[in-house]
Amino acid sequence: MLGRNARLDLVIDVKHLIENPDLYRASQRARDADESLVDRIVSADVERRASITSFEDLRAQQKAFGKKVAAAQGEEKQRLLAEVKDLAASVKTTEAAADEAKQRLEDLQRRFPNLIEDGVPAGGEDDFTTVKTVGTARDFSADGFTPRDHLEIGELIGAIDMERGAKVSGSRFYFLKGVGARLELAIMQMGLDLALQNGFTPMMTPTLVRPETMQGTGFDVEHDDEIYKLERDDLYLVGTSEVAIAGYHADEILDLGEEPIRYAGWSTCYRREAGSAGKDTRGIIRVHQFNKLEMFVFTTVEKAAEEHARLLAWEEQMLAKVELPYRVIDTAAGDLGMSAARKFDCEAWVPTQETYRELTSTSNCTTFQARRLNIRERLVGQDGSKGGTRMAATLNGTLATTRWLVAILENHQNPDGSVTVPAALQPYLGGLEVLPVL
RNA sequence: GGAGACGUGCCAGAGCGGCCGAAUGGACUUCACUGCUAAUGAAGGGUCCGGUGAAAGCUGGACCGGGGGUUCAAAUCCCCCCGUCUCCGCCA
Repeated sequence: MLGRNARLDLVIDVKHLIENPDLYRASQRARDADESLVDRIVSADVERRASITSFEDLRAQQKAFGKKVAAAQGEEKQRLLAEVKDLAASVKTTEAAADEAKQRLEDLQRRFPNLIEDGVPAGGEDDFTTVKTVGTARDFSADGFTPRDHLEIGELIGAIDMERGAKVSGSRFYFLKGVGARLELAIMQMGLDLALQNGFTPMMTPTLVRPETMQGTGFDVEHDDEIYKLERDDLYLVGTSEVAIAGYHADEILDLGEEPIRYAGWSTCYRREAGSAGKDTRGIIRVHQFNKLEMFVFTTVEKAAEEHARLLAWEEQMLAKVELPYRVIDTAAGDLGMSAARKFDCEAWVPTQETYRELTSTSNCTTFQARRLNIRERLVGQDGSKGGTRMAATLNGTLATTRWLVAILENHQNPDGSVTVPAALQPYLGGLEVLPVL
């Protein structure tokens, strides 16, 4: 049986598993995961502890012996040396066993998805709940014309060039040109200003990262077909600056007592879109390369849920600024992926598709990423004394992406193909009120 | 890309294969002294994982960039990797 302190200080996964195995099983069931994993993790941890104990005992003996050897001389020394050899051998084998046990536990834990937050709807991709719907879809028949899709508009106003994108780089690549390039920068800049007002530190991040960084953030570099890999250099192109920022504080102990640490990462993002052949092939809805402004927060487990609400609120503020009708959905458990405990998406109405499309996404990853990246918080007792460390929590949320162009162009289009610029965005376009047809 | 130097605690900086978790400064904490500050003197400290205790504490193990190896024994010797710096080359 484990000692009292051992139980309290177990790695958070295992600790939770031991205390709440049913909770974990329920979470796993929601994701159709392997239920026996819970029991295997618990027993792997017991094994690990036993093997570490026997290694440490032997090692202590060896050390004591070493002191005698160092002090002894001549024949006495030779005799002791012969005696300690066996001990050294068993130290080696028990150490190897302990390392193996640690590795086994780690591998099992790595396969374990994050615990789902209370209230997350059950089910799969189609089982999300709509938290709210804001604004109403524009009635183009009342305006007396049939809406053009974003690519048609983009070509009319000289904003998007898919054809040459394909010529230069292949399908799903594009050029943003003229007002298109300006609009992209305007949206990003507006998002950055909002982030600054709310205490975020802007970051321009590396877009190539090491495998450990990719893994730590929760992406599987071996099996994830979405990730571009540079074989020669063993580097990976990020699909979001979340990866770089999560890795930024890897192996660090943070002071999270007062305010969360908030970063706004601005980077180009790369996705292979391997599994989506034939899907969203027109225009810039689904492309290999785009820009994203991403909020990323390090905080405590207790504050994570309220920070999640804040991230969502900031995303909604951004959507309000660009005057788009949207809905907020609470993603169902089975559609959450490994790392998120809960995820809210804001989806904007896309007129020509007559449906809502994801524009932002915010996830509460609780301690999932922090565990893999070894990001802890410094605990301080009420009297100010040191209190050890504990896993931190991480969250992320999109503030703007290239995809926003789609919704803005389509929703604010005029009969002649020009586009009215939302008032909040105009200052970022040098006062431009309309993106005119060329 | 070529050549070389280096990576030790909060920082600077020693370190002979065993008495090194690590000298010495500085910073820091506590105490003393001073009307306050400064200065001075004394004492104390690292991180992580365990055991035991109500707690203070006592106690075992790991950690000298990371990973392997040699050895009874590694901060110290060997190999690989990562990183930093200097010079040359190339380059926005």
